[in-house]
Amino acid sequence: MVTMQQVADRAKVSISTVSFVVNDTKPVMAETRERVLKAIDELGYRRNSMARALASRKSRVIALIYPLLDHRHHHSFVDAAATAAEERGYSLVLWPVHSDNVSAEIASLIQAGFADGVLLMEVQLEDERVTHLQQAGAPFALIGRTRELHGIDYVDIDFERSVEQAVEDFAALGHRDFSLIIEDLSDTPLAGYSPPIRAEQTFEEAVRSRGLNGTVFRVPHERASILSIADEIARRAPETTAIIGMHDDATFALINVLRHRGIRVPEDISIAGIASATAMATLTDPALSTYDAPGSALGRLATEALIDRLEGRGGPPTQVRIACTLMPGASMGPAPVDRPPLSSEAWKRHPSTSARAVESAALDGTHAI
Amino acid sequence: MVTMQQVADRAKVSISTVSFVVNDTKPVMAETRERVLKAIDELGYRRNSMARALASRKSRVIALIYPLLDHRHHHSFVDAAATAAEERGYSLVLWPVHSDNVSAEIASLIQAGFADGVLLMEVQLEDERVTHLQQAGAPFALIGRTRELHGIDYVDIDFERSVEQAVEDFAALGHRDFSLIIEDLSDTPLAGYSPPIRAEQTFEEAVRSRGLNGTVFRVPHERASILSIADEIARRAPETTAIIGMHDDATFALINVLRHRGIRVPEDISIAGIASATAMATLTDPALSTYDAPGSALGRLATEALIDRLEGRGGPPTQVRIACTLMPGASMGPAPVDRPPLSSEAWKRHPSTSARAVESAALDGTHAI
DNA sequence: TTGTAGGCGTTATCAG
DNA sequence: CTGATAACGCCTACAA
Repeated sequence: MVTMQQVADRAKVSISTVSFVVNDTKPVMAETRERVLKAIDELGYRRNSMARALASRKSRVIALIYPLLDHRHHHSFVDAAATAAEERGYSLVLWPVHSDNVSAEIASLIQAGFADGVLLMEVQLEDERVTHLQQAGAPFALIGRTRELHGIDYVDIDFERSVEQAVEDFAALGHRDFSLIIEDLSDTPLAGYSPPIRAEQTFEEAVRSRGLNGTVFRVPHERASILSIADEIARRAPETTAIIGMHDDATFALINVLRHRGIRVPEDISIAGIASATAMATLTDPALSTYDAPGSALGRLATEALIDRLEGRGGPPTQVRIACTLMPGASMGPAPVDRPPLSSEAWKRHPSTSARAVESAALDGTHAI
Repeated sequence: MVTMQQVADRAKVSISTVSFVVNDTKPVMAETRERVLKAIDELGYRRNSMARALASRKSRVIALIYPLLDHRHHHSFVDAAATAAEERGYSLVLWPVHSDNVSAEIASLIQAGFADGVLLMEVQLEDERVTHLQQAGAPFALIGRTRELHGIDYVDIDFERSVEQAVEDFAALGHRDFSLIIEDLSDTPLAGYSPPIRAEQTFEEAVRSRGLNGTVFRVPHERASILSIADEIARRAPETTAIIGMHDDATFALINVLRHRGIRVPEDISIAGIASATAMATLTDPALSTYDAPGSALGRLATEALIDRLEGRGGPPTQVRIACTLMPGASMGPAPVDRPPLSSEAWKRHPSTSARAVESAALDGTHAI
């Protein structure tokens, strides 16, 4: 390994001078700098990050508390965060959380000098990790938000504005009967995860203030219940003509299931995904209209806010909320006129293929894998 | 920040003794150890990772060259790798790659002492990154494989066995006309990414050796073409009764599109996903049968192989291939008898809703978003 | 079993 | 502008 001293020797300068040119921390005569640069190049010198970290008391590492949920837009968060960090000379470390003593562990990451700051995802409204981080004086930024936000750097999806917008857009198309699909995270470690909660509140307020009807469906986290959501809607909100799905998988499944039953999208019912990952849209037929989550923008913003803070750029905290943007597909249409309720026998004329499959399998003894 | 020296003072021992108990590197009398532990506890001491790294010349950091593709099973790789690393006292750093000078950058990660080893994903058959890593003498492990594997630690999906198995399973159900769907990565930086290549070769060999018919479909990476894959199959392989989809999104879209056309799954045609992410299966109706990628097993194995190597546990390289495991759904059935070709007019009796939607929109002036 | 002391490669403070 | 030199906090022979 080539050290600064070796570079210094070869360039016939002192080790400090090498440091000055490498870090651009003090003015150095053009000619001297050239000599140093040349030596660096010839020797293939790279400054040792650990020595640097030790001497400067800065590891230039950011720890990302790793997300539990396998949401597709999390991928873009992480991706953007890693890239933004790298651009500013930092590294992003993935920190898997263990449900117990999370907070203590996070704080000790900093105390051990391993990371300079922490990025937190999947923030809950009351999040003890945030409290601990504050007490420990550890720099951090949130992707998401807590209830109390005073002085906290955070970036978040503006669910309120997004849901409001979706309701508005549907209302403009003449819809009056709405359903909202969210994830049911109660009984999971993420029970206090705010997006579904905030979406639900906003939704109810949005429909109420417009004199519309709205029903909320909470889909349990296990996959099995995803497909039955159509039945659920037919049962509890048969008049629904507009569905807002904040659960990509369920929305995705739903658009197909409806169609298999002969319920046309968007003629009989309209659907839009909200806080969706972009990639989902083109996989359905008709193409799903989505209000896309600004994943990579948020990942980048959060990282930069944190680094700014780490580097002492003071000032007021970064507090940004970005609404989802509508990516038009073909699943939102004008409200149907006099459509029979979803519970009606009228829809039964198109039995689902899978029902037939089960039937025939039972009859002739063959079975599908 | 509490230092070892402070702990030593309080415990009335020397700094080295503290080091010995902290790292369990030399025997220490039970009583002394207790004193030290007590002092550590009282002071809230945490050993400084940077100082440790510098002195021991080991950063205990593993760099993961960050994947480009947004495959859902990559999430489980990364997740498992981070967890496995953490369990052994290492940290996983995400290293975003820039298409240019990748190799040089990777090697310098190591030279700068930032990472002890590298984990490479999305390995290409001829991968210059691997060559550079070898030349630089940098420890690494692959998730995936190159053509030349001598002395290399790697773990990979056994695509050969998986595809073979899928063909075998379908053949046992009486199928004779196969289609394989893979991603077309040519014209992308991942042109030499081996999974599609190997799957294609194995597939062709597998059908040929059994005297079956097989057609390969390469779906371009942009989303737009995903939906048209059904037409493509009808045109180029109208007799197909068994589809193996190594492209979750396309497979997913396909099962729905087929159904919308009145082509029943699995009565008229069978479909299975291969190297899929588990989550996909239950989102379709009928449930997609998948050969699941062993994502987390591979992430963990690769990480452990690398750490073993870093810690000098010599011996032969870890070279593991794990086949995908069949997760039965309801999309694979017995081959149909005398089914009309997919190109036949017979299927036209169920026009797709979206075709109608476009029509009616054009007629009455309304339009779907 | 415990202590002493010399690095590890940089940064940073102070002189010159 | 450039050069000494003392940290930075820990590891590890080597001694005792």
